Amino acid sequence: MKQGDHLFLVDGSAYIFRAYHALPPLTRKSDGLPVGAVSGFCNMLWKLVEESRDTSLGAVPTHFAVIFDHSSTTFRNELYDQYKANRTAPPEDLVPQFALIREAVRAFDLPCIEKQGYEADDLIATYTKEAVAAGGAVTIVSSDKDLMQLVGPNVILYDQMKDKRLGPEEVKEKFGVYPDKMIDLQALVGDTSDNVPGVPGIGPKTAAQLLEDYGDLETLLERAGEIKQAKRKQNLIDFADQARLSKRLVTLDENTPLDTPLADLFLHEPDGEKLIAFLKAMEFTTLTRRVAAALDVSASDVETAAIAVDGPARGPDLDAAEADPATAESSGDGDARLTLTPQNLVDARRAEAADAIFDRSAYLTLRDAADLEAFLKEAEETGILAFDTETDTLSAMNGNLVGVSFATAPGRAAYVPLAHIAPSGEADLLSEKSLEEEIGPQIPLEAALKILKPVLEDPAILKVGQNTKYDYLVMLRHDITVAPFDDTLLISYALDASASLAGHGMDELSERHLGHKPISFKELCGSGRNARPIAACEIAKVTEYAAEDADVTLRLWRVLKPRLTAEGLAAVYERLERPLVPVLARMEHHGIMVDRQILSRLSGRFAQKQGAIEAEIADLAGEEFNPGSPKQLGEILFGKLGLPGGKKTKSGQWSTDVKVLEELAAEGHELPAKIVDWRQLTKLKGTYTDSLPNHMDAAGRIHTSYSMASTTTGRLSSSEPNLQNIPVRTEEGRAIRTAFVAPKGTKLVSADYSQIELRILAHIADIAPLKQAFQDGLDIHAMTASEMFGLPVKGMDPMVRRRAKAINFGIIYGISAFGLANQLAIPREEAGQYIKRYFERFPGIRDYMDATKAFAKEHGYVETLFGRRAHYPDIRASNPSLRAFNERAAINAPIQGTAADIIRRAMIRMEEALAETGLSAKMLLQVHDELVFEVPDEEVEATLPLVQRVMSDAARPRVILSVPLEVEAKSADNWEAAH
DNA sequence: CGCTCCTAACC
DNA sequence: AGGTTAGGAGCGA
Repeated sequence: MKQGDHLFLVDGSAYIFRAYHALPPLTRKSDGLPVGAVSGFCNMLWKLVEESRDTSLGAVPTHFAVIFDHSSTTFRNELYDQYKANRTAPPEDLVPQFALIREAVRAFDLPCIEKQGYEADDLIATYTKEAVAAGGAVTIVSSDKDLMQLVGPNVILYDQMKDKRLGPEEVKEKFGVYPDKMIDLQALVGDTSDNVPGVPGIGPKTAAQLLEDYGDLETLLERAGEIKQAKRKQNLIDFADQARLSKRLVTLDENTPLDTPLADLFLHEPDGEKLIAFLKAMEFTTLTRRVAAALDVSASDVETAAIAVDGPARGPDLDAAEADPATAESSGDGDARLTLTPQNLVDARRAEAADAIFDRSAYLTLRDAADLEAFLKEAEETGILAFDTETDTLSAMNGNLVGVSFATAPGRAAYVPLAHIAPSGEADLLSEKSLEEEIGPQIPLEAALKILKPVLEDPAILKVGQNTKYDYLVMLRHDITVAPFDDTLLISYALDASASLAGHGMDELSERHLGHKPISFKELCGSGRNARPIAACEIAKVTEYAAEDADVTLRLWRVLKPRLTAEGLAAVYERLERPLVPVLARMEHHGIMVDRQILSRLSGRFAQKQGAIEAEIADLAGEEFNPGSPKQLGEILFGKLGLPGGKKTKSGQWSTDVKVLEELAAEGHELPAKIVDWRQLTKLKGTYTDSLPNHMDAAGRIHTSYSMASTTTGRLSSSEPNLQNIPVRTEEGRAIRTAFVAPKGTKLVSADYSQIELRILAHIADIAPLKQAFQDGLDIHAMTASEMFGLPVKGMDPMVRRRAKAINFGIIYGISAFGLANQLAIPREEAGQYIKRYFERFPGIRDYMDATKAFAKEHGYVETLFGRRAHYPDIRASNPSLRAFNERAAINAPIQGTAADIIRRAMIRMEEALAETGLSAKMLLQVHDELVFEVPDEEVEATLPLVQRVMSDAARPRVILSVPLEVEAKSADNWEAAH
């Protein structure tokens, strides 16, 4: 080894586990031998060898070795008998693969290094030290943080799967310290997976900070007495020896005796025939082909190698007992024999669902046009087609169609693969032809869409989906408008929206109504690091998963749909839920334009201010700490500085929310005031100015996703990103809204209901003075104050008005003295007095509240003016605080929910009203009581009054409110100015 | 990596 | 005090 040489060290043991977990568990050779990990390992190793052969990458190895752990006990166990004591035995089907993997390394003609009593990491450390001493460079192929201590000017860590290279700067960025401090950091933090104890209460952030302040572990432990936070100080004193022990455990041994000298790791060309012989024996057809091509060896000329390892370890018998055919026969249609009342139908369908049998092996995979057409013909006869789209990401706006599944009757379901790729995920490496050889034929996407379009748009075929907005949007992007349709998610939501019942996702609904647990997406594609795109999953597996989803959807529809009529909720579903789907899909599709420059300027400005405040904070605190850690902040404020007014949160920590901080600030403490400012800036920067650009598409637009079934009350919610919580309260926050813009030649129009919930309360509770005030267009909060305190509205003290306003909101939220006191920062007794006075002045409110509670207790739900139900089963709970919470929510729901229903009606009508008037405004956003449109300049004038009218009249004719609904609408170049 | 806790943005 | 979603810290597997 000499200057300019480059040593590659592969952490083989870590590789094995990554390969094992990254691959589907049941990959077996034809004789039953489990080889999933071997396959993954070989693929990774080959990729590495191939990359190394590519001189354009710069880091061409001259030396190469794969290093393994040899045994479980090492010198560390003598230091600490608990070291790695919580490690469980490797999975049963992995054990026989260890020997095969070592065999694989030899087949690659690479040195395979291991040593009794030492971990792979120690060998890596030793080789690294020697190579660097000889003037060479080292690339350690691993992502294990235990190896970070080895990183240096000539040593990098290479995480192959994430394609990340870590040098000293990257280590510093990741852990907050340079590699030379990694050992100290690990000694403080510990490691649960290796059972290295560390010091309790110290995580990576705190450890990095401490090392920054005190230099190194020993100094820190010696000077622990100077630490300000009482608990941390005590832990560092009490656990000093434990930290020292931890340090010895995590320090790698650079002086491992080496059986294979560094010079012997010299890399030479792999022996193609030897490697191919091994790969053929393993039955890795794709990799064999790939390696043969790269090394220019004809695979068919090579004899399969004889692999000598322990006999195949067969898993449990995979053939489960088959379903009893007699039971399957009995699932005929029971409906016809009954007198068809709505309830009879519900009962019959429920019985049918209870008997449901799912046979995944009966699902079809449709791989050519004729099969697809034949299957869809069945839908023409039944008039019903459940369908589900599979896409490569979970967002309907970005995901590409990978396949579609259909069901025409319970148990009769099929999957249509459209854009699957090879399981290795490397689509481009294979020609179209070899892809087909590997995964079988697929109907070309365009041809399939041509067949699907007339069916999905056929007015005589009802399409049934679960969360149809998703599929509707995916199809909309392919110029298909799905109609007519039903949505099991929305049917379930109309029937069972509930505060305590879980959600309306398909897996939950299936378990709840069909007693069947479908294959989960995670089971199919894995999660986290092991996640694979659905397009790269085995088509047979995807067929089981996707066809089952269509099958489940169809069966859910059969159970749930009849309930709508039987329970009187058909109007809610048909008027407030289903018609909103296309409207929201188009809004999401359109998106809103955002000015990237404005956001980036704001980010810069916020960063600068943030930095300045951080310095002041450190100064005031007398030490560096992470102001973003409520834990650390609490210890500084109430521990170190001993400030008064400390409250504890549920889990016993110091509470440091704005309220607490502002009280302290009001007493003249500077630090809490700075924290409040810092938090605001951090929030605005982190949640908005920094992250919104990540959601922009190439055209500069952001497409949120609305959920129609996430709330109990009927409100929508918005996510990825949430555009319903863009700042508006503070000046700095509002600046963010200026980044939401209208393209040239258009304006943004914002229209919002004024005081809609209070108006609805006045109507529902029938409060004459409130109604009168709204009819007269008075200042409602001032009027409330005037009624309560007998003061004239003219010249009213703003403080008094503010209190009345808080009470008005409190009423909507199902007021409690505790809550009001909290809001106004007044004693609970005083708040109670206010409430009492309010009820005396407006007795109708108390009557309404009592009546609502009584109704909810009797029925278990409450209703909006439009018949939407929100269930609160826990209103009957014996736990008083749980019950009270549900009472308040039940009081709020009809008010919030009615407002939600009204704006839904406005949205559903809006597009047609605009079209009728010849206007081309596009609805972009909904923020609970506000709609935002994009309008051509010349149409603004005509659009404003139309939008106002549609919104104001939205309750009619179903509900005639006794108060007017006022709508304020404005236009401007950006959202801030239009709002 | 995934979960809980805490905090904060909106109506 | 009613209804939400998002991000960071810390912990445990």
